[in-house]
Amino acid sequence: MSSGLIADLQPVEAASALVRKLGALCLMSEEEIAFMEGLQNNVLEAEKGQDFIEDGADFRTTFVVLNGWAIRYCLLPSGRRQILSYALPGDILGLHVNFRAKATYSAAALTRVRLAAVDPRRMLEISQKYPILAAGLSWCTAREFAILGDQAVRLGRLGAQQRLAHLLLELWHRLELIGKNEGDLLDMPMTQTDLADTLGLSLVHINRSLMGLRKKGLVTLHRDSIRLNNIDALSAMAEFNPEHLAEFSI
Amino acid sequence: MSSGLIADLQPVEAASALVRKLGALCLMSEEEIAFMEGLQNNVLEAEKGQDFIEDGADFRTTFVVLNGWAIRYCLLPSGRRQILSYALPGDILGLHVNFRAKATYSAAALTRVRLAAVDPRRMLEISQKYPILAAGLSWCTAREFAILGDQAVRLGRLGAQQRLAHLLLELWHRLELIGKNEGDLLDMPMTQTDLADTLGLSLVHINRSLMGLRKKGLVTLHRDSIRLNNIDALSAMAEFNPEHLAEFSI
DNA sequence: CGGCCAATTGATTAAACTCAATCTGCGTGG
DNA sequence: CCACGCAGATTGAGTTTAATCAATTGGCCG
Repeated sequence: MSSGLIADLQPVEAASALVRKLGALCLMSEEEIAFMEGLQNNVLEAEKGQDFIEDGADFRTTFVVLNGWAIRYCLLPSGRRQILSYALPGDILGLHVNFRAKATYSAAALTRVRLAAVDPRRMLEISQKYPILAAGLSWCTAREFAILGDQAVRLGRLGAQQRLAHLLLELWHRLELIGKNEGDLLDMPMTQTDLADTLGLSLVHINRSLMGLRKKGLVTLHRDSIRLNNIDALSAMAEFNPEHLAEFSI
Repeated sequence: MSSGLIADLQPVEAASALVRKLGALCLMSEEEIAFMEGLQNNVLEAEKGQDFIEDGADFRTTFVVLNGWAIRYCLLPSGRRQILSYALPGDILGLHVNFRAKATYSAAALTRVRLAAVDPRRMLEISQKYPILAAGLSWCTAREFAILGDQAVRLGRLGAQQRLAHLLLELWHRLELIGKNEGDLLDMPMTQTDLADTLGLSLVHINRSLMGLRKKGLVTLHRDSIRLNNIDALSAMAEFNPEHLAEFSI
């Protein structure tokens, strides 16, 4: 990934996940980096399980995930829940809240989460002052669409084991970009109930599908993580297309 | 919807669907309207069935649908197809193509379609020159996310008849905003195979689910259209939330 | 040591898929 | 004008996948 000489010389360990993510895409000036870091000064914390965006409620704040995981989800009148996507460090929730006064989804902390609350008008400011950053945010938007599109593909056209493998691969690739994987070991803060509500399956069936992947030797289950033993085989069986998350463009 | 006195006095029949859509959201100046109309001067036509965006291919053009319907879809290696969303007149495809050089989905004409091809740099120009329009486009983006989120809800957590009813209601509300419905009669240019690939079901099951809705008296089927006999009952049974497509904000 | 949340397992039911025909409306060529 | 062909819609029958109901187990924290 970031094996350019110059990149290796820069001290990046202090950068926020968002700046790291954008930095993987384009070369930012010191001023641009400083502006993006400055955006993330207003820090909130959400406890595990706590909602911080509510479907139908007024919604006039943009959030940047600093660390921890969150979920975007919808609750139906019947009580069923559909998780739409996972928000990982560096992800932005509510980048496009301007006119629409009401949220169209809820968001909750999956782990304890640190969030930066940003006035959406400052995001508009970016478009005017920092064209490179604006293009970077536009790329983030396109990527979110691709991720949600892949979620629809999983739900609509994959079998249970495929859905699981496909989701695991998506999360692995996304965490890889922000440097949060340890080799093929994937952090798994979500419960099997969460997986069921993500993949449109029942809890029981998720459990059996996980067992199926384990018995095939494709994954090894641990307490709060999962090892992807054969990423190529998993990608093939899940019909996973990593280009949708392409980490390099230009 | 648009029952303001001033709006009623304006001659809007010549406006493009995109301008009508944005006009339902915010009051645009003559200059802004002229700019948006000017954007759509480079017109292409796609025949029914013709692809005009291909997953994985270079993608550096933004398209505005002028009339007709298109689909966004993904093809899997197994040959299965998942339709992600329908693009109706006034919808924008590839608003966020800037950095990402490759498309993450394909798009095809569902009917004969007239498209405006726009240089994405002109979209960036909007952010700098026309803040109202920029906010309007941002709203379009948020709406696209809500539509795709609803698609995930359908696929993940609704039964077959619910999925159908939910999709019909979405399309009806979206067409209503651009003034393309005749009462409760909904245009239906897609085949049952298309519906199957949209809703993650088999062709046979789509047919039986449509029959089910018909037998309940909720819809009346015609050749190329469908009548929604009881929108309230349909909304209730499909757990449909029209607020996700909210036609008025501010 | 309980109590609780999450994971696991078994047994049965229900939803949706597949395979295989058949039917229908419509355009085309004879 | 009609037979033919084709795409799309419809129906039947049997199979598969996943849901539901119902316990049971395992770990962890107070």
